[in-house]
Amino acid sequence: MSSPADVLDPLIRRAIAAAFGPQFFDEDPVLRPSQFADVQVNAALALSKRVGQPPRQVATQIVEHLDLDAIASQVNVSGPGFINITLRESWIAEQVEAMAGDSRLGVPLQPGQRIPIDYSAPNVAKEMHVGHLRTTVVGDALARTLEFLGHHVIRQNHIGDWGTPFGMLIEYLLRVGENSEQAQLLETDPNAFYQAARAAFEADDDFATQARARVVALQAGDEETLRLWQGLVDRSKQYFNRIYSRLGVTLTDGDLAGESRYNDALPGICQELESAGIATISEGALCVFLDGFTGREGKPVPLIIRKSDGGYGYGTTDLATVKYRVNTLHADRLLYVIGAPQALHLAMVWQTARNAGWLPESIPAIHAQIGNVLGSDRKILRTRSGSPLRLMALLEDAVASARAMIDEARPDLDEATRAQIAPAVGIGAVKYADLSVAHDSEYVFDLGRMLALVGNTGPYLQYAAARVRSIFRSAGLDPDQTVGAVEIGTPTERELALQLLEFGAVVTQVGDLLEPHRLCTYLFSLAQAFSAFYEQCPVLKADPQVRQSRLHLSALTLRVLVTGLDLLGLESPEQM
RNA sequence: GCGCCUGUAGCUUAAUGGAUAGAGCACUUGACUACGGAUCAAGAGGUUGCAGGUUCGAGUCCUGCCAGGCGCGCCA
Repeated sequence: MSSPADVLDPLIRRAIAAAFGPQFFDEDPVLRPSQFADVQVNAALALSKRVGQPPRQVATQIVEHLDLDAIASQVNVSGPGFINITLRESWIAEQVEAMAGDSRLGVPLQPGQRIPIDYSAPNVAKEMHVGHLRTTVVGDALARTLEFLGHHVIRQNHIGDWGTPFGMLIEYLLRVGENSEQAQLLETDPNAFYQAARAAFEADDDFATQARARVVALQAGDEETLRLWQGLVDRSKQYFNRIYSRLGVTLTDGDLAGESRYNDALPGICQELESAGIATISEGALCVFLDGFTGREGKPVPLIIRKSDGGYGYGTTDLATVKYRVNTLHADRLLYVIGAPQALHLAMVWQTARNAGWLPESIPAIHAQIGNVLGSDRKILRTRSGSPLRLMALLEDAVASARAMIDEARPDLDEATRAQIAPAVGIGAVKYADLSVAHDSEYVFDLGRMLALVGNTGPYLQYAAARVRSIFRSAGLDPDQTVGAVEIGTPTERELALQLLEFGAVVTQVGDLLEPHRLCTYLFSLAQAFSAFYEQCPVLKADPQVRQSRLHLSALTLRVLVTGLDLLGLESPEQM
């Protein structure tokens, strides 16, 4: 049930050790996929110089010490010294059967770590934009995958619920009335509320003065002010939850850990850093200066932890998250799924935490960088510079175009069924678009790309799964009750089987590298292999033994597709 | 100026230092009396920004250029 490379790896190591000495056992035998065989071993080329023999001769010696009769039908040395291994169909079939008998589909369980994962992090009283969409979708896929691998994932939605804008927002809420239609915008169109507040702030000096006073009252813990603030946050939660629910994201109110949560810890953090000599006053602000962080004209770059007016910035709050996650959540590893431009800031926060002894070297802190989403002008898409793209509207567009597709393709389905499929497919397309490219790459936002339903898209994978289900439905069979031997009779079945066997290795790699796009790439090629199989290998019309084997392959494909899609956060509709 | 990131087919992109750089979209051709055509089979499309270097082997590592982006003290 392991991938062929995982099975071969120790065997190759042993052969190399037998041929050239035990010291080589721990070296990477360099197994790679190959266009000439099923697995290619490249160790001989690297070993050549070390053992003082030409690469082909090294390869030949490795092969001589290798007994793969049960596994491989062909092992030969090729080119400058590649070892090409062709697997036996019987062995592939056995591996597929073993995988089908494994509830984890060949994905090894890892020693469970406690991993707080910081993602999504929208701001109160602001529209979520496509940048938030990306960190939300990628973070959620990582959370699901790490959980499946056996880790204890602790979701941390670090919402922006504190800071100077809240004076303005609270005053504006008072002006329009807490139960007014204007206030209702917080749940439906938060940007409209924010911008109206902003306009009042800029146009009306008295209002601006009141807003500033309100910030002071908020920070002083004034009861009425806190009540109003809570109202803003609660309204925004409604908005976030509508988006999350529409997206099918696993975040709940229980995962909220916004900036305000750390408010009480901030003075202590400053005090501790200052008395430890890590932070010093500079130009009126309390700053941490770190070795190796220099900016303009070689001047050291500060991490400002207390502003000259006595207020705190996000550096201090982020330090508090480190302390909280290490001490209270008992993290083994810290994971931040946030924008790439924050890389320097995060590096400084972590270095400060390490210097202060808050973040031991044994606990890695990892920044899964989310690349900028650009507008058609190749500039970062900013909510304030025009492009008032509303996320909810984008999601509704996606559902609507999926609905149009279904209405055209499946007029035979009843209204309720079509209404159920549309969100799964439309939202799946949007999420897959964000997941299928490397998370740190920038991309130009393209609505058409997000809504696309053909090609390397979520709907293609969902469609493949639906076609498997259709086979079982028309035969009146339950895919979960499929038993019997697997036989590899054609190259198409062989290719499908080999694809299936890679699932465990791919999921493991996604967890190790924190790169969901690798799962997308894998599932797409699996779906392609199944589509070819579907065209070329009739299942239900085949002779009983072949039929059973093909049902088996189909059922396993379905399980892998559904499981893989679920790890990405995509649904798998029964029909579409 | 300093630091970080990016540059792959017309477009969107993949690739643990491994053989002929792999897909999708768009384009061309073919396959529906179908286990479901949101599909499949095939074709065309590349000096991986440029120039050196390291290596048996470089899209990948190093150096220098070119182009673009981001960051570089009190917004978060």
